Amino acid sequence: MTEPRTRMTKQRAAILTALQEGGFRSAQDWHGRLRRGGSTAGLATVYRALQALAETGDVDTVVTQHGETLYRLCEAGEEHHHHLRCRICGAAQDIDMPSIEAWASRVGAEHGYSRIEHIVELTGVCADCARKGH
Amino acid sequence: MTEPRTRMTKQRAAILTALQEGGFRSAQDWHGRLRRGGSTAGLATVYRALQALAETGDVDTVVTQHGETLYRLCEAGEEHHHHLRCRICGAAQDIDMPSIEAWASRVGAEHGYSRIEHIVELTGVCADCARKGH
DNA sequence: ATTCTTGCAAACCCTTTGCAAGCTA
DNA sequence: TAGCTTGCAAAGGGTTTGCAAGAAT
Repeated sequence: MTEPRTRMTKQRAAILTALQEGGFRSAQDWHGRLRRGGSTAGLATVYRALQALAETGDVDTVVTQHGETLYRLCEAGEEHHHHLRCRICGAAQDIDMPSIEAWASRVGAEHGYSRIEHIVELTGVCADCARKGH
Repeated sequence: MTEPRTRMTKQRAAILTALQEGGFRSAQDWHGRLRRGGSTAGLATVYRALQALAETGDVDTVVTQHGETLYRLCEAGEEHHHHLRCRICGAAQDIDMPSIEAWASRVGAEHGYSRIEHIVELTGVCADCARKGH
């Protein structure tokens, strides 16, 4: 009854392998690497695979300022997270925000809203830039 | 010598006025409001204006999870609040977030960042729109 | 009069989808 | 075999750009 509903194909295997390389990359970027690596996987297939992986939480995603989505294999089953970015040098780092997701849907629900999505952005001046007098 | 190089046109004035309404909205959203409000400004013009304003720092921008860019007039340091907005009808309401401000600066400090700023926006589908089947 | 700005439509870019052929289980 | 998957190409959705007509200075 509880049969798996995803079949392991050459393409998916190749994508999973490529992802191990780590790092946030766009679907087109991953696709390019696959092709260069000999895989014949099509772009649509890569998009579909990354999408599926994102839905199951196996890959993390972020959206660039150009609207491009970047994917990265999710280490240690962590979820969607946010960034703290330096307004001077642009350096960014991941930050923990375990409760935001829950908070967001709770606040939404309290107001009768469903399908809540959130945007959380933290910026500041990093230690280095502050030291340099900014 | 240092003549300004932007001319104040009806369209730009209308856009600036609309922006005063506050809140993060997409270019298409702002454009829709302008049109409904009687302005004849074209979509491209709205995009160009928002882009210019973002470059001069007069408007803030964030990118949604769908890759849509949202723009908001940059109010000079007044006590800001957060929004919960319906993605269907645009209805929006302010929400309370007593702990976020503190959380933001604490997280920033933990990473050695100073002058922390944050943007938190929530979107969802309001009860009315959900009822209408969206 | 000059030069910037507008509006429209076409172009772009990333992403998604329809569909027939190919594979996995 | 049954039905998920694939690849291609076309369609989508947001944003940008070329260009001639229209304003602002």
